[in-house]
This record gives sequence, C-alpha cells and structure tokens, in this order.
Amino acid sequence: MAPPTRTPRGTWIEAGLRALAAGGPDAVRVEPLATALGVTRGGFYWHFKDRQALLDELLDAWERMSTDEVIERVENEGGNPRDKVRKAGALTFSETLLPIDLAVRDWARRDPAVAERLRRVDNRRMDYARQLFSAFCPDPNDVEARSMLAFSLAVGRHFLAADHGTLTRAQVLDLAVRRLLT
Amino acid sequence: MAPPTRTPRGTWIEAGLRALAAGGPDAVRVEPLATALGVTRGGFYWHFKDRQALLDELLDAWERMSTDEVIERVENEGGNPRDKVRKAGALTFSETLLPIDLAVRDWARRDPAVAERLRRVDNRRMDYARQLFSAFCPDPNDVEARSMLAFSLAVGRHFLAADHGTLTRAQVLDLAVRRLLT
DNA sequence: ACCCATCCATACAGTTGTGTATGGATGGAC
DNA sequence: GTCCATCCATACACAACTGTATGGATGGGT
Repeated sequence: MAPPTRTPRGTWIEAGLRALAAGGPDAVRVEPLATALGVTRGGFYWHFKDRQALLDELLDAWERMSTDEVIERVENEGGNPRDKVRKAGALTFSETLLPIDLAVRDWARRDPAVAERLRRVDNRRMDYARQLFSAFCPDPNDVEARSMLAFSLAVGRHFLAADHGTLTRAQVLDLAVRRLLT
Repeated sequence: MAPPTRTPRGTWIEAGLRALAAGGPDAVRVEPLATALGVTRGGFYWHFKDRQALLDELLDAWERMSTDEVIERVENEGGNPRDKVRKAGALTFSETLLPIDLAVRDWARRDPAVAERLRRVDNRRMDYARQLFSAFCPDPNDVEARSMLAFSLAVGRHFLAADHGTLTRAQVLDLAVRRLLT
C-alpha cells in the first residue's frame, strides 16, 4: 500500500528549505517551488492544506535539525569542553544549516509564532553552551556573559560586513574566540 | 515657484523606511504605501522612476543617518572612551534606527549592492570602535577582537531569543559589556 | 488483470501588485 | 485673474501568485 510516491512530502520540504535559506519566508512560494521541482502545483495541495502549512513544517524540520542532532554529534565525538564549544559552533552554523537559521532569525522579528520557536531552540543551545563554559569557569555570571558573547559572535558575524585591515575575518574570529575561552 | 507639495518625496521615503523596518524590503510596496498615506499611486511615479528607485533612496537615507549623525553626536557629548563606546552603541541601535538596520543586514545577505553599502557603513563604525578601544587597550589584536565582539553583541543580541534564568537580558548584556571594557 | 491509493496537469476565479498614460485638481507667483 | 509647476485620481494592460475543482495517469498489491 505504498506506491513509490513520485514527489512526496519530503521533496516539497527540502525545496522549501532551500527557498527559505536563499530568500527568506517571502521567497517560499508554491508556484516557483513546483517549477523548480519540474511539476505543477497540482500535487502540492494534496500534501499540504495551504502555503502556511508548508511554512509550519519548514520550521518543524529546522527545529529538529538544529538542536538534538548537533548536540548528539558533539557529545559523540568527545573532547574537552573548550573543543566542544568550537565544535558545537561549527555544526550549528554549518554550510547548510546557517542560511536557514539566519532566515528564521529575521523572520522571528515579525512573526510571534516563529519567535516562540526560536526561543525554544536558542534556550536549548544556550543551556548547552552554559554547561560547556561552566566546566572551566567557576563564576556563573561570567559563564552567562561568555555564553552570550559566544552566541552573539556566532550569529552576529554573518550580519556584519566590516573589514579588518591586515587581518582576515577568520583571524579576528580566532582572536575573539580565544578571548572567550581563556 | 514652489507650490507647497502635498505629498513630497520625503513623505514617500519616511513611509518606505517604516515599511522596511516593519517587514523588510519585500514589504516596501508602492500600492500599500500609497494607501497608508491616504493617496493613490498616482503621485509616486511622478517622484520616482519605479519601486527600485525608492529602495535605493531608502538605503541612501539609512546610510546617512547611521554613520555621520551618530559619530557627530557622540563626539559632541564628550566623555571618556569607555563611555563613548556605550553611547555610540546606544545611538547606533536606537529605537528608530535599529529595526531599519536589522532589515538592511538581512537584505544584504541576498543583494550584493546592499551588501556593498553595508560594508561601507560597518567599516566606518568599526573604525570608530577601534579608535575608542585603542584608547585603553594597547594590543592591536586585542582591540580588533574586542571591537568585533562588541559589534557582534550589539547586532546579534537582537537576533537571539534565549532566556537567562534568574538574570534579565539587560543584566547579561551589562556583564558582557563589562567583560569587553575591562 | 484489476484496483486503488497516490500523485499530477489543467482550467478557473480571485487577489495583489507593477508600470504607463492621461486628464484633471490645487494653489502660490506674477 | 491667469499661469504653471506640482501633485493626484483613474483606467488600462500585464504579471505573478493563491486556492479549488476535476479528471486523469501511474504503478505496486492482490
């Protein structure tokens, strides 16, 4: 009872995530998505009630990908807390996840429902960051300050366009991270 | 030879900036703007070639407001460098300028022309930050790291949704800023 | 061979926006 | 009182997208 589903739900979600990453929620439109997939909108409304239903599922997918999976992978690879901080940052803001994450952050500024989801995700991430910083940093207030700075740097750097004279962006990031991990 | 211009250029720009702040560039649409101003699009195309021309002028206005004006005001008020850092941050990301600034940052991720403008603005701001940090911080590398962290915090905090347990967001920001100014 | 859940194409009605063309309306300058 | 630059309303042609309705097509299960 499972005919092999030529363009199943998942295909629409993947395409939706690509569109979201590239152009924000306003770019997630049914007609262009169908064109990109080489079909018409015919099947879309069989899978989803309407466009909003797809947007909701995109957020579901993002929420799943960017918490449990990342933490699980970091914990499996092991290492000391300082390495874990770096690793968690690298995974959370990886090539594929990052643009979606940034799009969701801007989206959350205008949509309370999205803001609530982002709050859940960020709280899980911050909890994890606090846990890692606590391992080599006794003062809880300092842990909080470092966690906030680290998270701000991880997100904020993608919204900053400044140059750094003779230094490269990577070098400056390294300097900044060292400052937080000392 | 200057009949008092019922809905002059500036009115459209102000309305455009409000729309940009509230909903990003996709929300800057001629028809809704006209409705909000209580007129039809009739006059719009007398002032502007097309929608893109308005978007360009919005960026011009933002660029002017968020560099010269801020630096000028900070320098006029005086104070020591540490106070100036705080003051510049407060002005740059004030109630009215902030939402526009954040919208432009997200916009810049998809539009190279916008990215170029943002680069100019951020470079001016970073130069000023470097100058201020240098006043009490001898190591150029450390100045760069602190500037980057401060700027990331100023921008990134508005894209983060995490809670902070018993602390308020304001308290955490204060802890983080102290860390950077010590 | 047939059935049926799954998926798709097509056509239609409706909405919202863009840009152009054109004929006013308004009100200070003279 | 007239003139003229300035601004506005209206109408039109067009484009892109949404959501619904309907009639297939496809292909594994039996």
